[in-house]
Amino acid sequence: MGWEGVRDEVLRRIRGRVWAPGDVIPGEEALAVEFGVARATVNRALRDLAEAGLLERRRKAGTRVALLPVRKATLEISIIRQEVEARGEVYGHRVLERRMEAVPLSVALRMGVAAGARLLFLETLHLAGGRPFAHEVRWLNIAVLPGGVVPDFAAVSANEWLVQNVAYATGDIEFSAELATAAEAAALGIRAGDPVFVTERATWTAEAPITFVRLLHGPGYRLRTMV
Amino acid sequence: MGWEGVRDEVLRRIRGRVWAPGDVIPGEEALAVEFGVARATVNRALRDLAEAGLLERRRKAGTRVALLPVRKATLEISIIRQEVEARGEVYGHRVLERRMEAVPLSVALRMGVAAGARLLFLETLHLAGGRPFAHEVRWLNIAVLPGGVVPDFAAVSANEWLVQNVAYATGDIEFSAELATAAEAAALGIRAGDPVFVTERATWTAEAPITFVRLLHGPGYRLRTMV
DNA sequence: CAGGTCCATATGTATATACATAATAGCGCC
DNA sequence: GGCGCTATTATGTATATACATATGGACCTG
Repeated sequence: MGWEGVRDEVLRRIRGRVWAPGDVIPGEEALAVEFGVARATVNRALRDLAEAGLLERRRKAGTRVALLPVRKATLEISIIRQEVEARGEVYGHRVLERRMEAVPLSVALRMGVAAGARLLFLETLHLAGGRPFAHEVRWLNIAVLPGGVVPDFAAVSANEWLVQNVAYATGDIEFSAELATAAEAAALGIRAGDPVFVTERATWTAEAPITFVRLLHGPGYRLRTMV
Repeated sequence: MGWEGVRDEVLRRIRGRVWAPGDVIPGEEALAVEFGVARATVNRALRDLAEAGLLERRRKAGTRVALLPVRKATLEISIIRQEVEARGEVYGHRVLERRMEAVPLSVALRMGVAAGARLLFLETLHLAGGRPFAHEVRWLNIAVLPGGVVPDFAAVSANEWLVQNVAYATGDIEFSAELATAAEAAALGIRAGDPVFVTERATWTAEAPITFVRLLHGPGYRLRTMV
């Protein structure tokens, strides 16, 4: 039995309530003897389950079955082109606006730049099969671009270009529901007042903010994942 | 240098473009020699980065820096009580409806039960500080409840009760934006036509469907995570 | 009894070694 | 050239061993 076998058996016992939530399960050494494997193998298996949130491990205290297992849903944040192509549609994008502009306060706070700082403002429409798929508004700190060159993002979307050219360290994402403004509705080909699924994302390198994006998906869009 | 040190150094080289996207990086053995650690330690570090999506590893082919690193955002799906209490507010909930009912077709398809199957229908309002926080509509397959006992969910929400009493194997989650219907708006204390953030979740044991939940959060709600 | 100290203990990490496995690159054959 | 087999090779896993580290609980002290 390999470490996956051990993991599956432990999982089976948790699911089968052989070890109920809150219970301390046998130590690694004991399980290693029982399963006839090395302790390192048991360790690998239990570590995996702990990362998944099903077990809680503490030195000396031992391993216990999580009382309230925190389900961890992993969203794969792919670039929009991949997302569109995964649906079997042809991707395209159009840059609607591209100019230097002072950031509004809300964005400045979110990015951690000085209020009124002048960043590159981009407004883009992502297309799937020629039809509007998502509306993007982005502020970009051109200081972090390698070589100081600012692409026009006509050929490759800012989204994809940044992923490939600027390695980032951290970021956060927020999802919310809003109503489309008239301008947004016009861009997306929907009606003003239709619900839009909003994704807001800010990213930083270790030293400086990179970009803040606000992405709007029209009615019918669903963000989906397995648990 | 421990495995975390190796991971950090490799990460530094990826971020610093010492190893650019697409590049094959040195093998484990070579890195082990360079860093003065055992191969197993390098393996642990690289495996960690591969799980994070920054490296792609294939036997024989070696390890390369991901061309399009798929950012994996991990959403922690906690029970609603925890979410409310994490905001420093007092949690409460009210069961609005509770009856056996034939599932609508959309739910039947989503859960994988026969169309028209009779399941327990629950409508619940989750409160934060006495104010509506989320509106929940749930269909529950009582056949999977241990002992065949059906709680009234007045003391403990179905959400929390199921987490603690029915271990599940798989599930999926979908997020979307919709407009509140008149009934939903009334329950949540918002206006009809306000945007609502919708979370739909279906869960299964290995053998049978457990539940399907549709959760509505009013304007202002944001689902947030770090990347 | 409150509080601090110390020890036993379970997990965490590191190591050398060995073998398993997948997949490529090259060889040989037709 | 094209096809299929094989040898090679990097990663994947397993093992015994050793030591590190956190920490719960016993014990001691005021």
